[in-house]
Amino acid sequence: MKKTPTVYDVAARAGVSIATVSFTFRRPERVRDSTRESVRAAARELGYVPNGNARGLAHGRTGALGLYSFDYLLDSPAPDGASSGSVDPETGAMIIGEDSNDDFRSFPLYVDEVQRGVELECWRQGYALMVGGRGQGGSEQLVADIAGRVDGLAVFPRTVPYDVLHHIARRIPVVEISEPSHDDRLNHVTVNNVAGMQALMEHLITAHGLRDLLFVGDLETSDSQARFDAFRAVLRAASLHIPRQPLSHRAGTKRSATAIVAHLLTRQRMPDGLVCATDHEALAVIDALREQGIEVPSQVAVTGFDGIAAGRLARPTLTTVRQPMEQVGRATVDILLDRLARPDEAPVSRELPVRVVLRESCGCRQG
Amino acid sequence: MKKTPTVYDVAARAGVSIATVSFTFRRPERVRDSTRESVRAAARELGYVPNGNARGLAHGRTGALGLYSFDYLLDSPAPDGASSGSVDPETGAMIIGEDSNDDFRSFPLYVDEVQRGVELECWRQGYALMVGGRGQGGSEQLVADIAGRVDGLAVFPRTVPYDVLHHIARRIPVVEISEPSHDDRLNHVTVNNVAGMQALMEHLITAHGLRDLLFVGDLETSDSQARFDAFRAVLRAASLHIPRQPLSHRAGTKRSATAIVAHLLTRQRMPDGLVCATDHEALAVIDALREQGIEVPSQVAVTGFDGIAAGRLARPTLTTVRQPMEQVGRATVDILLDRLARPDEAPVSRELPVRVVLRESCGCRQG
DNA sequence: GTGAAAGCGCTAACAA
DNA sequence: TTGTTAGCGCTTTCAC
Repeated sequence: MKKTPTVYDVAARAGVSIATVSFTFRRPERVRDSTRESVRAAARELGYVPNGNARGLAHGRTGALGLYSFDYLLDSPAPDGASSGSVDPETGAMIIGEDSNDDFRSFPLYVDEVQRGVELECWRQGYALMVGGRGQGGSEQLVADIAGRVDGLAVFPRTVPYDVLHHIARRIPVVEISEPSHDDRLNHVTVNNVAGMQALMEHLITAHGLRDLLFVGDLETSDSQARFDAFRAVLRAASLHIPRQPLSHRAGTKRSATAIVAHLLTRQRMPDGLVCATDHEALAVIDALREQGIEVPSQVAVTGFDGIAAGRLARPTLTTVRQPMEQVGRATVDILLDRLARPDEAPVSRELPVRVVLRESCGCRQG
Repeated sequence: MKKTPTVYDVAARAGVSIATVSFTFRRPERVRDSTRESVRAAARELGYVPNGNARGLAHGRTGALGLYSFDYLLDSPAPDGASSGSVDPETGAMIIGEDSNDDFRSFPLYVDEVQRGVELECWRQGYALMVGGRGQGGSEQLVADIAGRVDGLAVFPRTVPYDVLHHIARRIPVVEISEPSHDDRLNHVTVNNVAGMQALMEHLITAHGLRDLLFVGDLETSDSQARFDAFRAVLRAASLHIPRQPLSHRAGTKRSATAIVAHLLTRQRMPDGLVCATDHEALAVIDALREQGIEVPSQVAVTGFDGIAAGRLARPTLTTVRQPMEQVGRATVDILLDRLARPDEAPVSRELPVRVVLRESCGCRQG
């Protein structure tokens, strides 16, 4: 590859000025047919592709939004190929008799579905999306990199330090997903955790008659915190016993789920139900319970929150509160574009509704 | 938002030159401690975020790769919220007794899982990823836009016209995913369709004794074509009847699946098995069969190809050939970065292995 | 260790 | 309709 052709090259070749070349691409109708054709021909022959950086620089806008994400994988399963199976000697294709659902535990997760919504809405609006994330050891540098090349930025909670975020927010609109407003310069999109938890709890208490309920989850995110608060509020209203602390479930790892179950076994009796802060945690708990021979839901009910795909595949299927993840993503883009259209408006917060999805793990029959 | 601060502002505020500001960010070690601090302070106070476009322009590289995708949704289900369910009057949360697996039919699909691989590998390597795609009516313009702002581009097959692709390939390395090399200037990542189909067919013929096999699928992609060719080759080798044409299944839509089943009903008897070009098509066919009261696999076996998530959720679970989608994505990035490292090397093609996944729809017991 | 200055490739007035 | 001419904000020699 030799030096990439520029407007100058095209202009020279077509025998026009660079402005005409630029016009030919941006405002074709304002150029005479003949010149337009010769410019296009020159561009074609030269293999000219307008440099987006230069355009963005000159024009002031990039036509792209940014999303900073996070690789939430924790106890992630081995990737393709590491699993067992016999290799067909003839073809080299692997034949396996069964496969686990493990991959589903890691994809798609909450972030993936939200991201999908962001993408779809970006494309619909003619924007490109620049996504970045912390890989293993990935530099935090990347956020700033992205922030510098987009018109607006969305971030998942706890992926970027607040000082950095506020810094960026002075330059472009920023939406913090799934984190309520804390009186800052950021925009927010959240879901109604309280209503979801209330409805779920009401179902557990009313329909299944559960009384001794425990909450499982770390309280590291405000979603989890909000859910725990709502959990306690419902118990209080129902005059039931209110656990002071959640059973801490560090990031939904297998190890911590095992510890929780071990702890439960020290109690007089199993609780009636375990209300988990997230599906991810719920699934890990169910696994750990099964390992101890405790059956869900007959011996103890378990519920999740979020509505990730894995919950539908699990056995028993997981009762949960589903967030409208795609809509969360779309709303995020909406807000960003809106802020872009009229800057120096105050930041906004949008809250989306959730819905309870009853499946097997709460004691309902078929999911 | 007032004018965004630039190097000049920071330089002025810190009482240094712009070169020093730049150095402070790129080569902190080459700047005296005191100046470094004052520059950083100025940057902080001003809310300075380096403009990525300007950087890319001056520096020549963007540190981002591009992925052009496609919204493959066809008979897509209504998005969240349109489904039935009763609203809890108290909380506004929806309570529903059951939920379908429809969402899974549209996400994650093949492209989504490959994209995930691309993302993960990009991040691991410290690159950002710019994704674009044709939304409904989305401009094809977007490809060029993206191509102009990244160091390398990956595209899914049939998303971008070849003249455009070759044009772009003169400027930056391009990987065409899932399309074998056709003697062009593009790089390619494919999977071993032939071996996969052979192994699958051998299973159907040997283990289940199926003889009268039909192929379902349009032949619009080279993946499908390769699978059909391999399908025929196996039948030939086994001296079985070879259908000349596939049962054309336009893009796996419900309508065309229905038409296929209607066609099958005109035959003397059901075939033993339907080998489908993709999972997506297989699932639609199974649905259509069920609607006519034909049971899979007892009355007719059905197999897919790809290994998308929905195949595991379907009833019966879908026997298929799984592509290592994440690996396809990672390999794509690998190639791109490699081409970047040494340009003017010849384009490469990489083929990845597949594996057969036996589940219920072929007649095997538990999936 | 720091500054001056020349671009990087394109857009958008403003002229012609 | 087309050309001239400033920048857009940053990187990077090359002097000092």
